[in-house]
Amino acid sequence: MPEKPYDHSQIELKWHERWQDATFYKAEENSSKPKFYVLEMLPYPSGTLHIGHIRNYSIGDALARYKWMRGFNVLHPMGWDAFGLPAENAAIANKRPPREWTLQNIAAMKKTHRRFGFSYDWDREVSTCEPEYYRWNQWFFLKMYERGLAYRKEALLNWCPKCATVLANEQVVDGCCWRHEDTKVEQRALVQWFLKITDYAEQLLDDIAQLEGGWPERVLTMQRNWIGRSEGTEADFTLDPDGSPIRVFTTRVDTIYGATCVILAPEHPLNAAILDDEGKARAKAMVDARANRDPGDIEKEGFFTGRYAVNPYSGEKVPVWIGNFVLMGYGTGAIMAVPAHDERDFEFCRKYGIPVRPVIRPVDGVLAVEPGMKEAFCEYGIVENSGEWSGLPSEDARRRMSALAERKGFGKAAITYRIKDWGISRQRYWGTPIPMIHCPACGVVPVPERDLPVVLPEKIEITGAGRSPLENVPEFVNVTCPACGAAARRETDTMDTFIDSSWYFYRYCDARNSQAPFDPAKIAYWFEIDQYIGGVEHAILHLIYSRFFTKVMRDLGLVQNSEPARRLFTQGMVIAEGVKMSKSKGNVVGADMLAEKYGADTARMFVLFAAPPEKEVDWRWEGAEGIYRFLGRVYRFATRNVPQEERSGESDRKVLRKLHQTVKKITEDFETRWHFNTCIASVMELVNLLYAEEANISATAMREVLEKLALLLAPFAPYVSQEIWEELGGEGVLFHQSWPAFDPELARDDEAEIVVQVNGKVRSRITAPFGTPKEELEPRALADDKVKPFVEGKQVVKVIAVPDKLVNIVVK
RNA sequence: GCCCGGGUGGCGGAAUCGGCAGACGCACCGGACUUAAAAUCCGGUUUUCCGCAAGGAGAGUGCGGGUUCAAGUCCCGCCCCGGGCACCA
Repeated sequence: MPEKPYDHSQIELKWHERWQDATFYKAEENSSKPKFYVLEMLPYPSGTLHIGHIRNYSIGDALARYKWMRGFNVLHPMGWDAFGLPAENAAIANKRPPREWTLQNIAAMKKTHRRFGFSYDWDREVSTCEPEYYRWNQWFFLKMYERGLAYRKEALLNWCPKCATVLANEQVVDGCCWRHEDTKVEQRALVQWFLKITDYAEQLLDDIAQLEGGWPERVLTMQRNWIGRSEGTEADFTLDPDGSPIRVFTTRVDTIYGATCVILAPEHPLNAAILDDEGKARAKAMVDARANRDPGDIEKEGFFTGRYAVNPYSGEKVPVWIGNFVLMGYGTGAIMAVPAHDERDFEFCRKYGIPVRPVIRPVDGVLAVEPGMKEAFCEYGIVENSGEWSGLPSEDARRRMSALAERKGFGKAAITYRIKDWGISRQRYWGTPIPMIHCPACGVVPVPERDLPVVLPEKIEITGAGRSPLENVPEFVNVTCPACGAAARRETDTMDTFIDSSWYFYRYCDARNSQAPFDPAKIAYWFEIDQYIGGVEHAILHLIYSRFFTKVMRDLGLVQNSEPARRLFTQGMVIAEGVKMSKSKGNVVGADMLAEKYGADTARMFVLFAAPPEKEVDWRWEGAEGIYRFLGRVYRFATRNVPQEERSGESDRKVLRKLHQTVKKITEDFETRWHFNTCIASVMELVNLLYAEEANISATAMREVLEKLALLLAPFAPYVSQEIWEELGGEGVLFHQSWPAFDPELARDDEAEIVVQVNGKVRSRITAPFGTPKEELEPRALADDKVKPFVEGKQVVKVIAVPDKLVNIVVK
């Protein structure tokens, strides 16, 4: 049969149309098969899919198809992270409602999705900007409020002038806004809503142990650092002469006899009482200077308050300073400075001539001598010059001194976390309204559950200036108090959009439920997510919030799992010809453009071929051409060889061996490390061999090879492999076939090739049956013609033989 | 500064457990087919030296040491690149 040319657009269009309304990607509700939940992070509907998305989805899709072929009941959903600022900014720029803009973008992106043939169960599609979805954000918020996990407080908050809203700590990168890397965040005092993620800090940290092995170590480390657990002691110094306490937090209470001053943060509440007007002005200047500090270090500065405080252990009186490097937001906002044993304190005290007093000596050394110390000694050691504690190792002193503080009532052992509560109020329109009402009589009153959802008004003018645009919508703002019926005002802030993405993967399990966020029974079946796939940039934002939500939901009795995802895979970035893709550089490789030029199969396969999925990949158009050529080679070969006239079959053994080796390799990779680049390379090797041996393959062998070839390519290039399947006379949807099995006997080479080295250099190769013992290999190697010249006239010192691998002859 | 990754041909990358470095692809060169080109198919391509050639010898995985019969892979010390954290008491 003559070969057919590879017309990718015709093939892809044909199957695209046939699959349009097909239902075979649907997850089954009541299945006897084992379940597999594979999930890619949901995209923001910016309007276009780019090559980075395609990479993410190609990895997930390959896995989903493989799992289907392995007989799993696969859940593979997709949705839209549809709330957020870009829609609002677009609305201001184009005078179009955010909703309209968003829906249009979703439609466009979904079209591209379908063009690529990703295997999503679109019946479960979730769009977070729909009231059917965000009402459950509100519902969760109310549940958290009931449990005291949602609360309101005034705090200094990160304000991005470009976003015109506050940001959570997680959304501040190097002092700048996560979306505007050139825009420094300002500190503003505002009253806003917080979620008490700190209540779960310990669990978030402890449960990382469950994720070991399934999540990248890098992500876990970042989370550990972000949570920042620190074990230490809180102790009260007392202000002289009135005795009011200054509480400090330290991890090194064993060094407290070396404390030579107490330093307060410039915004410490006590400052109001102890500073004169000049001091207050200086403190304020420090706070302001820090607000627009450069990322990086600023010079340590401070001044003496004129007051003294008493060390609760030694009874010593030390000066009280204000220092710009002491953070109000961490610990107690006050520290004891022990310059001899802390680098920062050392730097500060040297600068201002405050005494340095060593009290810890190295375990196998002597106490440092002052004056003359060049740097702080920060390690554990033996406590010296510290009254009754002298002679104790640091670890013991820490424990016993904490216990004393507790007993005497001037302090306690304490654990401090770096993570702070999650500020979720946003002074913007396009987000979930916070379901709260402010009543002049009753105070803050939650919207009753029966009144949910609090729907975002549609007709609204958005200017982007100042307060939430919702404030200008009287019919939204003006309500009656659910408690007393008096006139009241609705909360006009909306929720951080990270709330939306904190639980969307639960909604996929029961996406159309109008009575509850989901049916817990369905969650019990599908969870945990077996494989989550996304970018590493979410390592501490989305991924820590999601873990928090899951734990809260578990405590609400809604889910049984403590963690959302058993395994996480973070794929590498896609860059274009050596440079990072960005809109401003105009080098963004769009998905439609790709599909246009080479077809979806080629685009998907190239992005998997170019590098292992966890690594950065460099998109080069010439490289994509290589894959296009390869798919053409496969297609033409298949079409011209089926049905096939009888041929000798003398190469059957060779070809089938390669085939089974390839099946083995790819199967193992899917189960372990996902190096699809080498999987694809191995199929290329197989095809190269097929070309070389084409005339000598029997009809039966050819059929087996072609069928399995189509199956092997199905996860990576679903269109063309389906077309080949049909050409072969195959029935039904390709990825509903079983994944090909390999025969280990067939996959094995007949004989082992054994490398013969002399002094570690390869001199010859011999073949021997597998399992030939070294006793037989050695003489054969020594007798080899190519080896002899290197051995003759020399003394054979020793011979190392590794069966099935090599013989190394050491001569002198 | 601290903690992770990483450094292999002209390029992307392979070598999964210490055992043949450079699979596979790109680019390039040559050949076949063609009036010609494209497409396609076949072959070559780390490098130095010896040789007309077939072939042979040596070097080589960022740099310097080490362990080992054997090191891209393990150990020690550096250099460079990428990422994360960075006054967290």
